[in-house]
Amino acid sequence: MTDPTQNTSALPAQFDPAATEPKWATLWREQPFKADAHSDKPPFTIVIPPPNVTGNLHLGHALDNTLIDTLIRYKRMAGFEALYLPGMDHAGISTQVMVERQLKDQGTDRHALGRDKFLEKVWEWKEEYGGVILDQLTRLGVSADWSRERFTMDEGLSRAVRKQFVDLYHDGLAYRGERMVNWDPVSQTTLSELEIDREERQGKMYTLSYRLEDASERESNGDAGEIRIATVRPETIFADQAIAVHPEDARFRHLVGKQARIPLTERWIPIIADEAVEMDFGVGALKITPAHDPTDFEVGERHGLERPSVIDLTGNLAGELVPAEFQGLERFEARKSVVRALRESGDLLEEKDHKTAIGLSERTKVPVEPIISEQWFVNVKPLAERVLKGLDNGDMRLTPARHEKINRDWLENIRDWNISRQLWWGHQIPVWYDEEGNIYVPDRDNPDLDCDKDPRYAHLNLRRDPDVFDTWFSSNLWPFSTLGWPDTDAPDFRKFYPTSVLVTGYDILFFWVARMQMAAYEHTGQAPFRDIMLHGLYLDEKGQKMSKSKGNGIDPLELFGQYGVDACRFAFTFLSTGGQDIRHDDRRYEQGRNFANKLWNATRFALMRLEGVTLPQEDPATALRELKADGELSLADRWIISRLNAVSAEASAQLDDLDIGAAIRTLYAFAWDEFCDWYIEASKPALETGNVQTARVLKAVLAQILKLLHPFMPFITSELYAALGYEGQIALSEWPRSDAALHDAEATRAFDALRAAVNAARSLKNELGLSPQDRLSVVVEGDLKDVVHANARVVGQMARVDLVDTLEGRTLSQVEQGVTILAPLEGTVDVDEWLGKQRKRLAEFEKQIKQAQGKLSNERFVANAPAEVIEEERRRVEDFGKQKERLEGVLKQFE
RNA sequence: GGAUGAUUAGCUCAGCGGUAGAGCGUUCGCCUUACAAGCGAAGGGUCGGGGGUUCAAAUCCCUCAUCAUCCA
Repeated sequence: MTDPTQNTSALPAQFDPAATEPKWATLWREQPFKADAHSDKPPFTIVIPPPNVTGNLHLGHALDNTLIDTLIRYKRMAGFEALYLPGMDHAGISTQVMVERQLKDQGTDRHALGRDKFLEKVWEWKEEYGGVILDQLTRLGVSADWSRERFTMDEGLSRAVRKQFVDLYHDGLAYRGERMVNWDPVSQTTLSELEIDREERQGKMYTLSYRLEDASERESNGDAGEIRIATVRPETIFADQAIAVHPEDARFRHLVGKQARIPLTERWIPIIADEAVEMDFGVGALKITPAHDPTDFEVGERHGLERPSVIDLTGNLAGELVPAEFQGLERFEARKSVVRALRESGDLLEEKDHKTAIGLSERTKVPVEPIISEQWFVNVKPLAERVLKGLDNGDMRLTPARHEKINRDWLENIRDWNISRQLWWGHQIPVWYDEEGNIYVPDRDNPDLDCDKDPRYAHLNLRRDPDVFDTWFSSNLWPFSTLGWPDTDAPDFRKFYPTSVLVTGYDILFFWVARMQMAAYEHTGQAPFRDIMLHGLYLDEKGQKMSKSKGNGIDPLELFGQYGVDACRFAFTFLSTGGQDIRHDDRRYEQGRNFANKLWNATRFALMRLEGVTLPQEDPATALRELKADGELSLADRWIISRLNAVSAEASAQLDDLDIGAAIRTLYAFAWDEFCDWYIEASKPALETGNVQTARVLKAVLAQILKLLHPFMPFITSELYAALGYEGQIALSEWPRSDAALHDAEATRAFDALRAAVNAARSLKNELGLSPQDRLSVVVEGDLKDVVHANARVVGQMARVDLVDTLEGRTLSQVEQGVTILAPLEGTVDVDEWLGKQRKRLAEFEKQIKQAQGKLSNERFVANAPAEVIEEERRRVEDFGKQKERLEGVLKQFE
């Protein structure tokens, strides 16, 4: 491999990302940034939100990992032992579905293969196709520690999962029970919330009539002998166990305790009162079907109702309560049939359109069926409480802070977590059953010993639970299982845990972040991370979420190819502000590409001017200190050094605040507007005459700018740093720190005057219709006239003007703060138009003066406003006063 | 129904108590020997409506409207 740090050939006129990126990406993957668990530096740790092993890079990943890498690179340069830990999760259901599809193509299936053989196939699949995304992240230029890459099915992480379960079981927090779960009738497994897409669909709300036992009874405003109920699932009436009304609903209160008959059957059910009923939903009364609705299940629990089922695991109507004519019907067919029958029997009183949110299986796209099933659960309430206490204590800081409320709300209303999945790919549950159904779980202090190998149980015929854990039951351990837990003496765990920042999208605050929080407090006794930085979602150009079904996805790899990775990283960071959603906009990528090219050419310029100048091989920060201390520096040199100093302090503070967007904006503006447009231009005269001091400043400031930009745009900055002749990788160089000795307020004031003079002269030349290369003689007046004259060459070259002492005849003038430029009235100027503009300016000056004076004459302002604000207003009256006076003088000659 | 966010220049967005900003687009002028993916000049905004707090509000509070997202 060629060493990219040894690149000294001349640069072409345009930056070509394709010629630069691959060699650095390869270097960073093959010789990764290894974190040292034994170093003296303070740790800074970020674990990657593990992408699915089946996944491909999408813009959300690209954004997320860019933000992570920016923080990591910054902290590494700033002297931290920075660890960016990469890896993937095993994505139970989607991986299994993928391999099963492959088997189907080969004319077989997992049952034919058997469990062990099937798992072998999955591992083969993983080795062959899994982890494409990690190569894509390599292209993104992440500075991850690839020597620490982890996978949730690794041996160590699998032991962690097992330890977690065994502990929860012995603490009484993991239990087996009958609960309502989300069932996918096609893939035949339970699903977690995250595997379900919510979608609003047009459905119907049906009003049904249930006959009352006593024909003289009635609802307060209904017909005699009946109670009306509302439902969206009439096919489940056969499993009804009660009718529920709100306890305070006067329409029904007198009916509570009475019996009603389910239509199409001879079954009688009680009318009960429960606060969960919304009085204004439908007709106010609901049928309660505990086996087929989560809310009804809870109502049933409260009232001790039975929970017979009428829908089987394939989604068909079944069970002894189902009348023969409906037996075996598919659930949606069954709805039609039941509605038809109810219509015929006269029990269907009304049907109207109703929007319902339904859950679709993310993998199979079929509606999820809530069913009751025997599963393993975790009682997460006590775990959630510890997290809430941690939030109270300020253990974790959310950015943006508003998400803390959402975090809390979810933890406060949490339900027990179904952790078992009817899959083969995943961590098999370490539970054994004997022939009587008794449960055996490994001991707390020997969790790795299988019960069927345990001599104590040798006399029993134990059978292992075939199910596996939900993938979240392993990714919730990610911040510490990747660092060696349950071995709490592991060097990585000791050095790098708890982690520093978690960077992820706010959309998985519940699913993943909250689960990590709970697991961390439970198993490690502390918060898993100090900061939680939640960024927005990446939306398409119309502001819609990207999805496969909409087909509006944008492939980051195409963007990489089109604009270059640095340009994309620029766009990601530039667009990410305050956790706001990000709408795709090509123009931001163009801006990034143009900026990269600007940096390229600035360096190209520097290299051309540095050629033939002998400079000491020196560290840029040291060079600037020395130059400042004993150099004879030009005004521009002093100014840019002072500005660099201020900007590095500002950008560092913004990065420390996790305000990455603000940081890149600061640096972008500084590098382009101040360094390129002003400093380089102002330094050209000095560089042309071989001024060594200025050459040193140019090189050192440029190097510092490259360092400041390196976390955001690692490829081009690495390349240019090497091109400038610095040794070693910029990624391992020292972050520019602010240094009071470099501050120079006087230079800032003087250089601002210079800028005002150049601006004014350029503006006048435009007024006069002159082309840029035409020379123009101008007179400088004003308080800072001497500064401008002292830098006559700079002003002369930048604006292409000659400074003279006097001008004959009438003049056009441009009044700026501290400086007025006068130019001879000649050429094609439209005097009236110019006069119009000047009068407008005069009015503006007057307005500003009036405003400031108004404030100053307000007693309450003078009494209440801070001294510097008052001082500022006084200064404004004075400055604008002077400008106004001058402009009036200028205008006088045209009267 | 509850919660959150958004509403600022033609477009996409920063700014979030003390003189309204950026990129792109528009107009005018430039192949000025780093860069036309560039340089220079200019135009463009009663900061969604209404109330309030404050010496001072795009920025804080209330309210309405529109759009979006999440939860039930």
